Amino acid sequence: MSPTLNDIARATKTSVSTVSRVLADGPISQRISTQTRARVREAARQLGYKPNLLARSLRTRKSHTIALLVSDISNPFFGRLASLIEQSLRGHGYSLILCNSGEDPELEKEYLTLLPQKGIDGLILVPILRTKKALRELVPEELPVVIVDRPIPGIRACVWSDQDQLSQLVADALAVAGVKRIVLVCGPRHVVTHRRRAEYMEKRFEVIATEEGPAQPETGRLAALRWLGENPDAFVCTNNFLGQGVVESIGELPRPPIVALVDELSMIEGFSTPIVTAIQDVPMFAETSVKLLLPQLMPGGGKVDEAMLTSRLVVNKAFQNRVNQRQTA
Amino acid sequence: MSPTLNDIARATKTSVSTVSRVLADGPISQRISTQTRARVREAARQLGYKPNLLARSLRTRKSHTIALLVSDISNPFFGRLASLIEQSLRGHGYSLILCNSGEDPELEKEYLTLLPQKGIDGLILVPILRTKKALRELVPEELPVVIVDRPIPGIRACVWSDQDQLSQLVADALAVAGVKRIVLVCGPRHVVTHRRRAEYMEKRFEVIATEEGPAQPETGRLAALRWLGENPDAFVCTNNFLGQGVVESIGELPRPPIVALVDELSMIEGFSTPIVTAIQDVPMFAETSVKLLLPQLMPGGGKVDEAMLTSRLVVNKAFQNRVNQRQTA
DNA sequence: TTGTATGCGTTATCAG
DNA sequence: CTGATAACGCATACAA
Repeated sequence: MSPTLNDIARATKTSVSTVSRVLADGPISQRISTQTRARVREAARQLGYKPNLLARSLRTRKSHTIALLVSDISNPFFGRLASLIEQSLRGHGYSLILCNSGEDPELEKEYLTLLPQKGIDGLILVPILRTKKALRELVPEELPVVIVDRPIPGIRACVWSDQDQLSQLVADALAVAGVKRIVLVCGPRHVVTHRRRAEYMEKRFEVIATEEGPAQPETGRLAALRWLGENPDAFVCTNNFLGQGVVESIGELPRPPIVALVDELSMIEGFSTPIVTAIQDVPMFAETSVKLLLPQLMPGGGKVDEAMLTSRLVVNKAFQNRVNQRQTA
Repeated sequence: MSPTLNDIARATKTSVSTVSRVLADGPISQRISTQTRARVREAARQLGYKPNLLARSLRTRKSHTIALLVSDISNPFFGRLASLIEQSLRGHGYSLILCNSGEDPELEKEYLTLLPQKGIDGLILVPILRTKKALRELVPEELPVVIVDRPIPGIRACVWSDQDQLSQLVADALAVAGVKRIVLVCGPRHVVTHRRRAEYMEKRFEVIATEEGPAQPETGRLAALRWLGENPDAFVCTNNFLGQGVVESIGELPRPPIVALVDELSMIEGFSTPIVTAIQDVPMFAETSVKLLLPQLMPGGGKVDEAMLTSRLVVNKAFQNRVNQRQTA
């Protein structure tokens, strides 16, 4: 078994409190005689003492641990986000535990009740549930929470992208390319980001078909397979995975439709399929969510405010060519 | 504050022990009178009781929590792995906490000491360190551990891919395509997988240049930029991110070199660049690592054995064409 | 400067 | 069938 404060106390003929104070290493430890301090330190080193963080957290009601619950860790978007959030938190003395709801409401519910019981200090959440009430039923009122990517009405501590700005970026580019008739490839409508993006596109273009399903490549593949024959000007996808599926399924074609999507997709440059993407600012997502969380962890609590980020447009050469062709014609 | 056993005891005029027994919900709770059982249950529900898992773990020395420490969560390979491992563990009553060392030895060391202190029951590790000794210096001897992807001499509980089988798959395909002179794009050599793959390729082909760096797209981009002028027959990359970088950097070319890599890359089908990949069996990775961990969690401990998985080859149409051209010529 | 005693919320032992 | 009581490892108010 791992040695405890008691073991060290016995070994150095002192008491647990003395040992605790020494190892606390704060101003309190200064008030211990230099000699016993050295003795205790040495014994701790020798025995290979490691504090039991469970016990410490139980006592102090602080775990210095933040939970990040994402909706789909297999999506590189959230992988990058997680990686960056962890880095940032670590710089502030917190460690991160990362959980994955996999877009499953039941699993989310499970984690949302489990995590607070494990004594986390705060929660960063990419939610599936959609109301403050549903959230607060599972999570204690006093737990600091930051919502990411999918705003929930009534929760101020939230960081997300301006969905209209992002959609407009894409739609304008498509308009310039002469797009009129589109196939809409959409993630679950009950997710606000997918819904908002879809609604925007429906206002701007003639939607000749809609494919709605899990925000995974498979849904995109299906959509392309099913609707390619209708010769749409573009497939417009509400996230990266959907776009990936569409692109994969289209393959090589003499005059492929444009594929539009949101979030980063790797290697778009080498493609003969014209691609236009709205890139959300992942580093800013990470930085901002931490910035919204930290003040809430302080004793005073903290007034935090919603943050809305802007996205940028990235297109590949094939898309550029398509636009040029049209303008010379 | 969240209600405790004590609160329920007071509310129902019983004692903590009774309440604990009732809520344990095992055979022990059967031995409590039906009436008080009902009373206690009702009170618990009313008060919204949630057990304090810190306290429970402190007492029972069991957390029903497994830690997965991966080397780069931003790589979709590990994202998928994490997602699958979590699913599997959940089915066995364990929850997962996922951490990311980001290929940073210092950070790995930090987590390796931190996690056991948080009272995990087991650890699944994609290691950066390379010896059993280094690992056991940080992690208690008695903690069940499974190593994934990068074997460590002397640790039996390990699941990884047969690196020679995998490399041969790729090399044979390249040979058929007539590849002789290659540029080797390699992750850090101190990582066994990168090293093994690189060494294999060096035996089979004439390496006209080697680019070694972090296993990230950027390294691949650099390599392509720097060595494309040498007209190699192929760029051979030791993982997916490196391959992605190379492909991105090559872009569209009249007669591009072949790009070979390991692990899944999305959308290779639509590319004019010939691509050949060895796909590791991620679901089997996940399933096997859990299978190696679970017996170690049982009281008896468990004899577990190394598992070596086989990979499969996937090529895109551009590669197929290249091969066909050559055979008709 | 240091030691004693108490409690964090649970589970487990031991009486009754 | 149930209620005290101890213990898990640590931090801290209170004594000395």
